[in-house]
Amino acid sequence: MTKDDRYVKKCPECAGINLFWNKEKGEIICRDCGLVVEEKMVDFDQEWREFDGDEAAKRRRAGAPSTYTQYDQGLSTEVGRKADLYALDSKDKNKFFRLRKWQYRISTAIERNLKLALAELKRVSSYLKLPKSVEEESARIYTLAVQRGLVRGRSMESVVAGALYAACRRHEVPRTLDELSESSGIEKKEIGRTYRFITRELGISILPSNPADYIPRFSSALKLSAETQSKSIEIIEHAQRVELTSGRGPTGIAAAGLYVAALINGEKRTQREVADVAGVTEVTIRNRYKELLEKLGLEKEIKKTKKKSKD
DNA sequence: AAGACGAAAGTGGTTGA
DNA sequence: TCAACAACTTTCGTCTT
Repeated sequence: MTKDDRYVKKCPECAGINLFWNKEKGEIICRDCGLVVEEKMVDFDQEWREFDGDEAAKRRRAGAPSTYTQYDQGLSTEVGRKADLYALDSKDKNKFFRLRKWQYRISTAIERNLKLALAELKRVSSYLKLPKSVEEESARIYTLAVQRGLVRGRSMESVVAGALYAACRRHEVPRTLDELSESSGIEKKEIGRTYRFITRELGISILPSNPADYIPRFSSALKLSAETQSKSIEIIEHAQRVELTSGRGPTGIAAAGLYVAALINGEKRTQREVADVAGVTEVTIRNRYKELLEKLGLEKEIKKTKKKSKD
């Protein structure tokens, strides 16, 4: 660690400086690789005060934390235990056994499924280096989906992928369908289908993803400077104001914005390179790029840097 | 020779009758 | 349910650097 590193906070995973402080979740997330750099920034203060033991007992209410990444959320239900049986007559005993059998069948079916699914979810999520908060969220979504019987007729893996995709979008750490497809081994359109299905059925509303959210990741993959990065975000925001973005694929816009910004700052990357990291084709970049030049009048800025580089 | 550009045809998904 | 439609891709030939 050099002397300077102590003062500039960097992501320990990819050494990126693009750290994003999510105040609501009390986390610092690296926007380049998705690593949660710090997640224990919870507010440890109590919101009440206690003056004696009585009040404390009344007001303290926390138990062990419950979590969705454990298949039974750390709490499973069982109908009765052996010891309770002695208190029952034979009629009630039969009833008791029937109930327990059903309880067992229902809960084991769901729990078995959840156990497997959450293992898969963890695998994919760690492969994509997703933050813990996204993993939690997708586990929650998956659990809901199972409880509503939405998994029936669909492969478990595809629902897991769909849940992850939805969670990524909600947390503004978007991954493309391609990336999700690669890490989960599910076809892109299948993921998209289940994603739409479960979000509709569960009534989860998701805003269309913002092109600017992709910039940090793409730009670090292309090793572009911070200035180029912020320039491209500026361009994209401008484009959004002129309604150039609606209906277009967000990755295409992000790619084109980045491409132009790189040109302006004299850090030229080929369309091919940008297209590869963004998962779109050169043609799409060209189309967006053309639109950007026309409507935003960026030609002058590009010419300027061209002249400069000649000198 | 590599990259940028643009035309044309094809694909998968949405929308509206 | 089907056809029209927009966005995006694939492919390929031409122009520019």
